[in-house]
Amino acid sequence: MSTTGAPDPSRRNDATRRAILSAAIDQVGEVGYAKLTIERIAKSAGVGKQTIYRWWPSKGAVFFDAFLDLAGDGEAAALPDTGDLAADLKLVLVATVDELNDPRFDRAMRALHTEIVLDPVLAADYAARLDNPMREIKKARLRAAQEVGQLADEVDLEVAVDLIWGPVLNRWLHRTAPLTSEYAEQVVDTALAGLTPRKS
Amino acid sequence: MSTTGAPDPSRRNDATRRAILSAAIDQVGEVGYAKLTIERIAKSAGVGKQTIYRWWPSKGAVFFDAFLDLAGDGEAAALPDTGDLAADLKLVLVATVDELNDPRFDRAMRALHTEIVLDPVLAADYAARLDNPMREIKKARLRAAQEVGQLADEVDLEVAVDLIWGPVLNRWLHRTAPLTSEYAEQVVDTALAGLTPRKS
Amino acid sequence: MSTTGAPDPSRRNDATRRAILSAAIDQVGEVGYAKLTIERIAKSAGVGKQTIYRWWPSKGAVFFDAFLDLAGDGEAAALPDTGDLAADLKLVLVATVDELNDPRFDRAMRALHTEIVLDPVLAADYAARLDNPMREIKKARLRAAQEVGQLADEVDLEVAVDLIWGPVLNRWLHRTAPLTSEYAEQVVDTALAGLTPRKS
Amino acid sequence: MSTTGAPDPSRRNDATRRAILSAAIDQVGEVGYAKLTIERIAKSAGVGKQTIYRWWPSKGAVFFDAFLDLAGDGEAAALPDTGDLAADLKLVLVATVDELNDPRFDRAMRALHTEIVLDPVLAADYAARLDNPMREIKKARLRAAQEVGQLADEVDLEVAVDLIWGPVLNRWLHRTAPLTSEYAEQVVDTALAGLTPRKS
DNA sequence: TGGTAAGCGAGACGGTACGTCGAGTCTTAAG
DNA sequence: CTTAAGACTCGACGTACCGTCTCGCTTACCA
Repeated sequence: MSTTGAPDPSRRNDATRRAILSAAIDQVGEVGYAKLTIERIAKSAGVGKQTIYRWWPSKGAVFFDAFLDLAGDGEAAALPDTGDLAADLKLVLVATVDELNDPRFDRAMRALHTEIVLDPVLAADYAARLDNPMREIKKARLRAAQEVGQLADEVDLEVAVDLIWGPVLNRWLHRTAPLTSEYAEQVVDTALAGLTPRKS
Repeated sequence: MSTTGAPDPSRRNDATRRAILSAAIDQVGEVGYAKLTIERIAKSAGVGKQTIYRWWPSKGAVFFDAFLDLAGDGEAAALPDTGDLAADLKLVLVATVDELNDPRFDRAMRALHTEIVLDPVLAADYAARLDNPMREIKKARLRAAQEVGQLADEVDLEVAVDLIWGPVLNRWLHRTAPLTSEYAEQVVDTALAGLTPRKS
Repeated sequence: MSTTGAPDPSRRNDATRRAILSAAIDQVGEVGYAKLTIERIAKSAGVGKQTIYRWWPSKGAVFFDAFLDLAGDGEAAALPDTGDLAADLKLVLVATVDELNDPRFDRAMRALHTEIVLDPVLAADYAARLDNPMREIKKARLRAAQEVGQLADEVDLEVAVDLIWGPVLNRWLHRTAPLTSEYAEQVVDTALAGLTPRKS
Repeated sequence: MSTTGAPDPSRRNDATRRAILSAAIDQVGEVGYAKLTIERIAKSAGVGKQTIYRWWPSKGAVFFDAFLDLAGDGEAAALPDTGDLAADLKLVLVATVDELNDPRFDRAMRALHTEIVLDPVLAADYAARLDNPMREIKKARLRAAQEVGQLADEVDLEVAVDLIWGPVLNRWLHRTAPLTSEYAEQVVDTALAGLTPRKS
């Protein structure tokens, strides 16, 4: 018989769990991630602090779960494939730009990145649960392009993904300049064509 | 004549200022940014808390100044130009990779990004004082390449910079995969050549 | 039903409460009332500051409670009555003098007076809980004397008490001159006999 | 040549000194003694903090001087002597009661007592500069009474003064009960007649 | 079907850091 | 050389949250 105090997940009250996660998202929207506290989440969820500490180790973990819960729904299983690679990529990238420009999403997403940048454990978790699946979907589309000769055979798909999505993510994160659809399309065109001149 | 109560910089003790900034850097190295506190900086610098609050509004601002002070020194004025664009870019990017892989620099740099991602004011300051000057240097090298026909005329230099440096920065930030020299070189090659096949 | 945020006394930890009160008394004895701080009491009691602020509004209030707790125990129920009023009063007053000359008690008592002199609320509380009960005891002894003809019928007992105890308290408070047993006895004799000459 | 830093009083600017003292009195009236600070006095007097510290060791000392400056003026040189001791004493004591009941004077006087009760040095200074001179005046009147047979020869004048003025001061300090003229007169009568019955 | 061992809301507790105020010392510039 | 001004170190203020710890209470499971 163990007395480790590890809680029994089977007895967990799911309504409470959801109340906590959605309170976390709400409060980030209201006061920002820096002023998000466990006590605030608890009060806003109508929950005792201990209930949060029983199931999560830190505010970062709570928010992280909350974010994944939110983002996990309605994920596309595949990128569009109309046969026109450039058009398909632009479509997806412009949608991403719109999402990042939505203030509510912007705040939550920046909060997430803050945690991920500093905490390798969360970063790994994030990679496993959200980023890698998305990468696979992206790579699948690129692989399909490769098979029909729209993408050079020698291109490493990891690098290709980074080349296309990296610049957009970066400009958003660092606010180097306004993040527009035009920029997204320019990135796609430039990445596909390359920087060096093509003969005629 | 203003009555804002803003302190008079001319009376500022510069030795104290430097002690604070270097204490901030030291302490981030020792305990990490999350555990960095104003009190810790003050104690480590042998300084009253009030002296910090008199000149900076937050720990983020202190650390930010400290970082800029550090990074501002010994900045290269120009990228190497041997005539071989690919080689020059690889050289620079590999150096960047090495820097980012240095644990001391890694910690400070991540801390900086955390602040910048959440605070647009700091982001603008960072852009003005460090990022933009660096971008100009990068663009100068690319423009030179354009003039000798090593870079396509229609390429937007902003996009080109993002395409080359963005992926490296991203992989470092998100720890998508280990950040290696090989990756840096692969990024340069791929960005220059483009993703679509070139005829023979 | 109130929402004042006032804490619920039933949940109060009594061991903690006692630790705070006795730490307050200890520390006044060690460093004096002027250097008594909430932080010092908290540290000496092994208690968080917030726990003190939760239950008391100021250091004065803490100390006041501590003093009453101390003084409230072991109070005599009545003054001695041997039939000789002068002797009885001298006995009591000399005991008071000794008490006031005890450095530990002196410090605490002066601290108490400091608070009482400036704060009418504390003064009222002090009167209700300590001073008035003591006055009643004193008046009871004087009333008994009146009944056996040792005290003039027309004497107001309030004034009588003030006349006997007032001078001693005053000399102690203001350090007009050293507070001795002889003085106490002289006060009793003079108050009983009056200042004007008696015939024969 | 000495470098003890002891300031030379002869170079003292008297206008500055007066500005400080009257600022101290003003500010006690405005915010009370507890919230009186050196900085507040300095600002209100248009004076640097150092100027105050150069001449006084503490806020208590400043206020004390300020008070003495105020009270020192217009002191009576002698108590009235109409030949009727009781009447003369009542007149003086009733005047004292009125003074103590004046709110402005009450505040300053309580502040003064707070300092005196805790600080023996100030107490001695107060005794030397205000209390003793007043006692001598009181004793002079009583001595005169003794010489005309209105006061018993064996009465110690120190005790007599304490017996008459002590009760009034005490009731004021501790707010035992409202301080009225009637009380003052009752004290005089009782002290003169004594507590024990007089034959016939 | 009643006992008992969770989970839970609530919130007191020992702590750490916050950002502010004032103490008392020291430096600078003006007169 | 004194002064007004104010930066400096230091320490306490009173507050906000941290993460841990009871408290009763509801709510399953199991005997």
